[in-house]
Amino acid sequence: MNSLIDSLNPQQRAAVTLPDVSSLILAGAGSGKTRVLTSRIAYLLQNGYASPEEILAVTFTNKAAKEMVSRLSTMVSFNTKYMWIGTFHGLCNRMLHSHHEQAGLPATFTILDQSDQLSTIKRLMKANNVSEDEVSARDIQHFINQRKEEGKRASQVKVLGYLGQLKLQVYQWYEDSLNKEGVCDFAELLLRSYELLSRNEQIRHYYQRRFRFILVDEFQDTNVLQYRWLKLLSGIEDNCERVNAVFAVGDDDQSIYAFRGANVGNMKDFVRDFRVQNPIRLEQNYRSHGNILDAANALISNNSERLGKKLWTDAGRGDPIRVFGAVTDQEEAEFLVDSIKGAIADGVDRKEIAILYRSNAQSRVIETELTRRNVPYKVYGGLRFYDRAEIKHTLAYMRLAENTADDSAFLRVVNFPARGIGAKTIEVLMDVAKNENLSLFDATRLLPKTASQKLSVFTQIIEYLKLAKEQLELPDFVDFTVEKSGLKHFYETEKNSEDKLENILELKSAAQAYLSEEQTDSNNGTDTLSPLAGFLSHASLESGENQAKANEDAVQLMTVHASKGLEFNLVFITGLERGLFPHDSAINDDKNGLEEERRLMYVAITRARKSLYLTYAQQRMMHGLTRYNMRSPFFDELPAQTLKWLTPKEGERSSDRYSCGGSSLMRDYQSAEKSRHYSSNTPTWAKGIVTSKLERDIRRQADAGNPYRQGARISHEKFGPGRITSTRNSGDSHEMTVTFDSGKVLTLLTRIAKNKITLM
DNA sequence: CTCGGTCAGTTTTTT
DNA sequence: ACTGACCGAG
Repeated sequence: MNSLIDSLNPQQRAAVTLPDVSSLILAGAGSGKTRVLTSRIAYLLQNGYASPEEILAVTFTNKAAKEMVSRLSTMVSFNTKYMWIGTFHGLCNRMLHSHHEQAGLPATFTILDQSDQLSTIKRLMKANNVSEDEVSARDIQHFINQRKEEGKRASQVKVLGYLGQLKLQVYQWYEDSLNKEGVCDFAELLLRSYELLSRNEQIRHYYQRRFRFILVDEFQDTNVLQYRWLKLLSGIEDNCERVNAVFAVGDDDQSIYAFRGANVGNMKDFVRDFRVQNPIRLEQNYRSHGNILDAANALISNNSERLGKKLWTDAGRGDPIRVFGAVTDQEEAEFLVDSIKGAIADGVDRKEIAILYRSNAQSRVIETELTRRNVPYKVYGGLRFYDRAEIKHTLAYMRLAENTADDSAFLRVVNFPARGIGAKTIEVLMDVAKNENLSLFDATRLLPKTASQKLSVFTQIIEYLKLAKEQLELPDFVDFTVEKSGLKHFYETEKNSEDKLENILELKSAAQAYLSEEQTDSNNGTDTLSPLAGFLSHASLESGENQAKANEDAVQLMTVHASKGLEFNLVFITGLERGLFPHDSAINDDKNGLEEERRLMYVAITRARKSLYLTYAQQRMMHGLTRYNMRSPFFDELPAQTLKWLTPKEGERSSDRYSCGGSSLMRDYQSAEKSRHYSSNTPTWAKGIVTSKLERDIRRQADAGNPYRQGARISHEKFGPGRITSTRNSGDSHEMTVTFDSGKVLTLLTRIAKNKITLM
């Protein structure tokens, strides 16, 4: 049994064997965080300090929760089924189902995802004649979610000014609408669960007595409401004779979700509120080599407001961090693939190679190049299974079978597949529903005959589904829904819909998989839910497996955000340009924005075990125009001795690039040279620019005197005659796309091309 | 009512 | 470049 503890380092061991008090574990990147969390639970169980039902462990992602359960089941023989291990949302959902009556919800309440939430807001704005020109629905969605994350209902919100009033008014309508429909959005799950606990003493005391040990993963990502929820469960505010021990694990340096409400300040508040004596620091890194850690430490030290932590390793210096500055994004992609091919030839596993970027839009050039040169790859974070339109349609039918008052689901599919129910009919229906305070479904009966008849085709379907759900096993019910709704027929006859058809048929397997998973480990509290309700929750809360093919032998592409928690032998951080990483919005933002970008960079660097490459391009196509960027200011925050510039660092002579031998460095140099060959014009005049629509318009006007206009016939000394098919301005450069008579299409920089072309 | 074209907006993302 | 929203013609 002590093997559990013996293999830990002193700090890890101190954390795992802490007595029954609240504690903060500052767990640096790669310091064995998950191991400490699971070992702690195992320790409590094996020594009889806790029984399984006294354990509550909260994570942010389903993936992390699953990981914890599976690791735990290899460590202890206790049944994990009696512990509550899950995401904040999952656990709140579980709690609300158990006490739906006290929480003011119907037993059949359904969950709105973000897009459902947005369309509900849009619908309410339209119904109440609030124009999106005044405030966008997105702004209001943001406003509402922020207020909920502060724990505030519409009646508790104070606002200033006309726009504030307007947003608040929509919040109120929205709140009423959710209540009427019996649905919860994501933030609502938390807020309602919080209110349930705070208002109902009996329920609160029950959970307080039960969960003697509360463990929180990624504590730096908690928002204000989540922290208050934890406080309620701990009993710290109830003057209980004994406060439950909260074991909070987090890393303030890896807080990268402030933009969605995460509050790093919770860590300091936690130390104060729970009177944490000595936070434990896990600073020994078991992942990366010295150069990588030095770079990470140096970078992050530029942030103020840190709790302070310095990673160290005994793994040795390792390779230097290699830097490649490309002229174009295309050249950057070519360099990546050159290097990757070399690494693979040296025996590196493809799945041990990661290409990271700041925003998804950057993946395309890289993907194209990987495809062109036959390197298998996998992109993370694309459209998830349950997010696909056809799946959401099918689920909407199922949601209606469960809860006919779910107006979002109703509107999604009332006329899909098309059954002649248009905007006019819906408008009338919504009016009636509003006046009579009925759900859209119930209001269909009250419409004039013709409209009512059209709608009854739809409501009949739902009535059938309601009967069927009682009589069929879940997978068969899915089949029935797909058939009865007309979706199957629709996708069968619609051309180019083979994939969609396959997906909706796949939903049956998803239901089957869900059921069998439930039988083996019922950890999501689905014991209190019907299979259908459980499956619908599952579909809303676990947006679908992106991980399914994680072990495939392919190069891994993902955003830096998506890479958190992962590690690879070879990592490329790409697009390191001012404006991109750090991103424009953060630069223009206050200091906090830049600090979050820096933490993001810190996360990116610490993903690498053995080798790290940093790349950037001076020139990049984005949103249809070419941008010219300076390299990222982060380069200047990394210690020079950890870096190896494969291309000359501007403003400095790079003579050392020939000096250091080694086969792998030579190859870097060769591929750097090779990639460089593709393009030779370095636009030194280019400056980082910000393009807004207004600026674009102004430039377009200023451009009126330019002879190289769209439609003009020109002749190029090399490519012959052609016509300008489009022109673009970006910054102080002007470019044109020319379709030559030969069929060749080229985009030329006017500044350079004008010496080579003549107007015809 | 439906389809097909035009036009604005575009960080990151989990639940 | 790509997507979702909107508008006018059939």
